[in-house]
Amino acid sequence: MRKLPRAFYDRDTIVVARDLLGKYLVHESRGVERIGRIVEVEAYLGPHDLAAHSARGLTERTQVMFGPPGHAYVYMIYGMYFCMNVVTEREGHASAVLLRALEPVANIGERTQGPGLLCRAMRIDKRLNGYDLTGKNFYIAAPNKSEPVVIVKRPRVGVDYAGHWARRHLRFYVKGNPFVSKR
DNA sequence: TGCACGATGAAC
DNA sequence: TTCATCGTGCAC
Repeated sequence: MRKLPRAFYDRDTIVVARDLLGKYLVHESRGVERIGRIVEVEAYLGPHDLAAHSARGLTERTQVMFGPPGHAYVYMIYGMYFCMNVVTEREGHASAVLLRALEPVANIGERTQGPGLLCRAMRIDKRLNGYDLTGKNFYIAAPNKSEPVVIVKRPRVGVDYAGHWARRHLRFYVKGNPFVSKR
């Protein structure tokens, strides 16, 4: 596998989102290396995107989104789940890609369809917020062999409050993959 | 200092 | 459609 370099993340957020499909998310914790193939993502385009957390400006929670690309933005949602994003584009742009579903590859014993379940199965929690994904133990890599994927575009999930931004097709998933979340 | 609510998931 | 469960953001 080839670990993705910072330059991968320092590009247009929609391009990064689509390009993340088929890549491998890797997390080693307590001596266990868990690997999942990314099959569903959503793009959040920055402070002007009313569905993005960064739309409310720089806060303690969202500071990682405003930071340099290639870092993990992990936050708690509904008091019981975590969601993981990868920060994209230049520092200050405050855009990110939410990882919504994985296809299990190695050492995953729980369901991974949906952002909350994905984090639970991969043992991702808030301790990893701000983690540099170009480092060790927690990163994204391109597999040695990857099948070309057909990408489906849909509106994002759970952002109906965001006006016209809610209608944009910024959710991307691998067509026909059984691990894509049901919505 | 208080409180409404959410980029969810599961049960009913 | 309802509920579990709590950190965040903003009102007061």
